[in-house]
Amino acid sequence: MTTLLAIAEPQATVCCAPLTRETIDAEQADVLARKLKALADPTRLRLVSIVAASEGEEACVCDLIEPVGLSQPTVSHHLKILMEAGFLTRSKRGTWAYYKLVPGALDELSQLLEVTSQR
Amino acid sequence: MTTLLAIAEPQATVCCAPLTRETIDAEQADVLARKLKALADPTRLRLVSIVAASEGEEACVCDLIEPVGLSQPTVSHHLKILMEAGFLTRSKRGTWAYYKLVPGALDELSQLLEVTSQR
DNA sequence: CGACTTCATCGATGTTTGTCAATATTCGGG
DNA sequence: CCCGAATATTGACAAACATCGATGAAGTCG
Repeated sequence: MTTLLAIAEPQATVCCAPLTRETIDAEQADVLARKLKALADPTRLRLVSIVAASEGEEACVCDLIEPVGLSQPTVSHHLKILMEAGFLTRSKRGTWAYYKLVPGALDELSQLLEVTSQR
Repeated sequence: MTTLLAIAEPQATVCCAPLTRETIDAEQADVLARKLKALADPTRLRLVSIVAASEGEEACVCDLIEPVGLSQPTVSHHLKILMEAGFLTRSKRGTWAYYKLVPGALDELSQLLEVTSQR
């Protein structure tokens, strides 16, 4: 449950509209921003997209390097960021590292954006 | 209609899985990343949130400075970024500048994330 | 064991970004 | 017409970031 509560604080009469008070506080904004920032990169979006389109929503690093056209260290770096943000998980099988979509992670973020807008 | 088409390209046999081909191309990833990047900042999220919670989904700059606790130029800067990304519009009335939510802009982004995940 | 493969980490580098103070701009009122 | 108020723009600067080459770590196979 990630309810976005409205904070009621008695406030002085400012210039124009008596605005309905703030929706998300600084801490919630921080958490959301961190997740969004992890996705807000073309390369990482493509990585997520490729993984999502792979069978089992899973792919190994070797399959990801060539499509995005960047160096292997750079790809690993992006995958780590996506993992830390909770969008991917890693499982090592033999020499290969398989990255898998966390079920519902993207959808959860998607819903948060809706809620943020529709109150 | 922002359909995310699957690009079929004949490819050599790579190491592991015969992955279903790439979902979004570099250009689409760029566009999406630009929008996400505009939202991927705690201050900007709060600004959007406050505007969304205001009556008429509209607020003037003077109402936004104090809640986020940053300087006026910084707030204006963030608002400009949100405008250029298509999340807000600006209408000047007298000395005041009113920023208003673009209807459906957040929801559109929200849906894009869903589609990206669910194919 | 030793060579090879796959991936992660490290160090360096150029670019982008968030922030502010100072200044410019635009508008309303006396 | 000039002054003050509300915003936008500019310039500067430190922090964060994307990228790469080199190296390290872990596993495989001969």
